[in-house]
Amino acid sequence: MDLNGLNPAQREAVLAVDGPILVVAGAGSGKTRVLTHRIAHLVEAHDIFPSSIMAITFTNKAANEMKSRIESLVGPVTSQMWVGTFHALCVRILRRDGHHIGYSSDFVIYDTTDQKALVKNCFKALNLDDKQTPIQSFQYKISNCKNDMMTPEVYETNFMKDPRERDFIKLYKLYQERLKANQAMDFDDLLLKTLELFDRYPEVLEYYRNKFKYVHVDEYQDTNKAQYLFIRKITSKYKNVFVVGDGDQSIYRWRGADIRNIQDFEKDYPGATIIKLEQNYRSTQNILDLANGVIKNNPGRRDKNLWTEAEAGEKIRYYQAYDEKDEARFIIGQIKRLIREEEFKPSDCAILYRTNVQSRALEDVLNIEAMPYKVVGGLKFYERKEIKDVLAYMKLMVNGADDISFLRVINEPKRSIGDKTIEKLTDFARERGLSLLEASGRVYEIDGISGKTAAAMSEFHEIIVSLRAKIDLSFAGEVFDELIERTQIIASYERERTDEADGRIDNIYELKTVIEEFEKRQDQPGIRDFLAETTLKSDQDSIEAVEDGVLLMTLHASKGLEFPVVFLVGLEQNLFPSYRAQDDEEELEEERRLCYVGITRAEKLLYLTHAKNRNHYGRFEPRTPSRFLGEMNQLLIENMSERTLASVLKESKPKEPSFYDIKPVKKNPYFTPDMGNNAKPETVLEEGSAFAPGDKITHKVFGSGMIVTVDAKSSILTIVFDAHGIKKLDPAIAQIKVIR
DNA sequence: GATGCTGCGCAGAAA
DNA sequence: GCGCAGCATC
Repeated sequence: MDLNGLNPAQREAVLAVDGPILVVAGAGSGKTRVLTHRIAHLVEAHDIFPSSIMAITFTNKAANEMKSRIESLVGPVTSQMWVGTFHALCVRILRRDGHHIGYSSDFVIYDTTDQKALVKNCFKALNLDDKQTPIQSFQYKISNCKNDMMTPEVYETNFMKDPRERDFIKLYKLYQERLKANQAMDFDDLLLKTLELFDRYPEVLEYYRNKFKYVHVDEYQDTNKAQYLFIRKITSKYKNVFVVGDGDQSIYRWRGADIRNIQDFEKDYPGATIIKLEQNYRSTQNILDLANGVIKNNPGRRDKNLWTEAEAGEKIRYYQAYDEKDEARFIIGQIKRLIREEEFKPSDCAILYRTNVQSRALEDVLNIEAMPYKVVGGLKFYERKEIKDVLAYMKLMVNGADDISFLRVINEPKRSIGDKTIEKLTDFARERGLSLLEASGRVYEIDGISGKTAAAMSEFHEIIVSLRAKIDLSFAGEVFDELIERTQIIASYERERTDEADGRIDNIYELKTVIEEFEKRQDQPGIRDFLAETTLKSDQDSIEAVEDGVLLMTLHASKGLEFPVVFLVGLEQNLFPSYRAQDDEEELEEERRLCYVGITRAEKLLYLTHAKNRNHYGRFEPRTPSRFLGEMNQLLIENMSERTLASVLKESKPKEPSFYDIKPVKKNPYFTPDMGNNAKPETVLEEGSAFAPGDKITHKVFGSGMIVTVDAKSSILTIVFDAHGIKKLDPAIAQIKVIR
């Protein structure tokens, strides 16, 4: 294989074969190149079986790209490698071995909507008040728990003494029971159940850790505790684990990513080789200097400085807008100018924002100017109601135990089956331990359901059961046609005769095309694999490069991508950085990394904009410029608005946050993620430390409370005050007395 | 049981 | 300024 195209650091990484290896890969330093060449090198130079190679990514898009790049190096043997996302690889393992822990290979995956429906379902069953506790908060809490390996049992052991946690414990338990009963897993379960399988059936783990002699992980800084453990276990035999990542691009703390996984790699894998890739092949020096200047403000990071052989390039362009409309007009005006006067296409330009709502003003102007564009994310095809309905029908066909899908479609299209009927059906099913689908087949035994309603339900049952029998015998397209025909889904939309309904019909036909294409592409096509694939699709996966249009997306969605021209917009306090970072240093650091990610997406031109005023909840509010603008090297910046950044910043110096401004931290105070059985310690108490979690204390202003956590490094205390909620306080400053 | 209207709460990023 | 949930009405 030709290694001449690689720089020395890249070559070193490619040639390192055995043992744990961490490649610290700065933005644009060619990490995918290193990963693919390394894998090809294993096969070609070391005769490693392709089937003993695993490569894990975070998006399907990244996985597909990696697969095709490896394939161009080593050919069709690539198909024997396991290349995919954590979720997809876990599905593969669970389909094969999930039966050990009570899951049929036909289990379905619940997306966030299904998950919400199930949580709601459990709320009802437990008679919980959804006005007091929003359903969504429990949904998030379950996911957070799972990300940190906190099962209902572990959670209960830790928090059963706290009366405020009782409802949640009950709900979490029931939720887990029902998932199992429905033969369903949520996103997080895919990992947790795989780990449970490995724990309870060592022979299963033995099989996989023998099989995968070389394991690769992309974007290692984004791994959460469960993913970390998955990697540890599967590499525990050969310890040939090759991870690539960049702590400065860790932006998924909110979904459980733990930056310590990459920071502590050497500790976790003694004798690890560390290789740094610092040469950047993407951006101009000015762009890199700006990015380096911002990220330097984060303490405690691995030192790393991106450099390039490219020229300094254009200066960074700055514009202060009057409001979000003015901001949008400026941006689209610039794009038009770039297309007219320079050699750029609309698709060379990306507009990156912090929150999805910011796309609206931009879209308005893009529409007015008739500029083609594409919003990444937003309302996705698979989130549309009609698509979800059809998919729910298919899930139910595959897995009759799936009560959530049953409830979704039993009255869709309308069959005159309402709440009362559902209640009777549910009671009947529960008494006899049946699934709702099974119960619907015995509808004539149920008291109180008769006539038209009973007939409709019986027919529904018959449709599902007869289609299920055909799944393995017919082409998916045929089954699909029959499903549409017999359920009258399209027919009922046709009767509506509205543009909206016509759109839905088009979408359903589009779904049929997608299924047929899937069927052609697979060796052993199956509806259940199609369902898994669609559920696990990400926003990034849907980005198509074919169309020529301006791309609009959140900063999060932009990670891993690059564009000749980048507009980084809405650089305002409490928007970017988010208001949630106001009094939370760690959050702020994450926002700063996000800023770093945004800047380093740009190849040639970078624009920074913010508005003096912005509509928020329909109210016109004055805004102050982002502190990140203040952290940038002004010498790199060129002014395009009335006033220079320097003069704007001088005027709006952010005031020092006062001690009493500290807001309650939103996180669950009782939530100490390190209490899971396999966890690494997060808060190590120093010897003789005056404070420990659980201590009762008093504070001059906030009164009495209890210490929840003690940060090992900063010794900052998280305290729940009886009357003031949760605060983070530094005992070196605040006067805190322990009551013993 | 279906449909249409009102008002509340909201919008942080997602596989 | 919008979407969804809940309620009133047919």
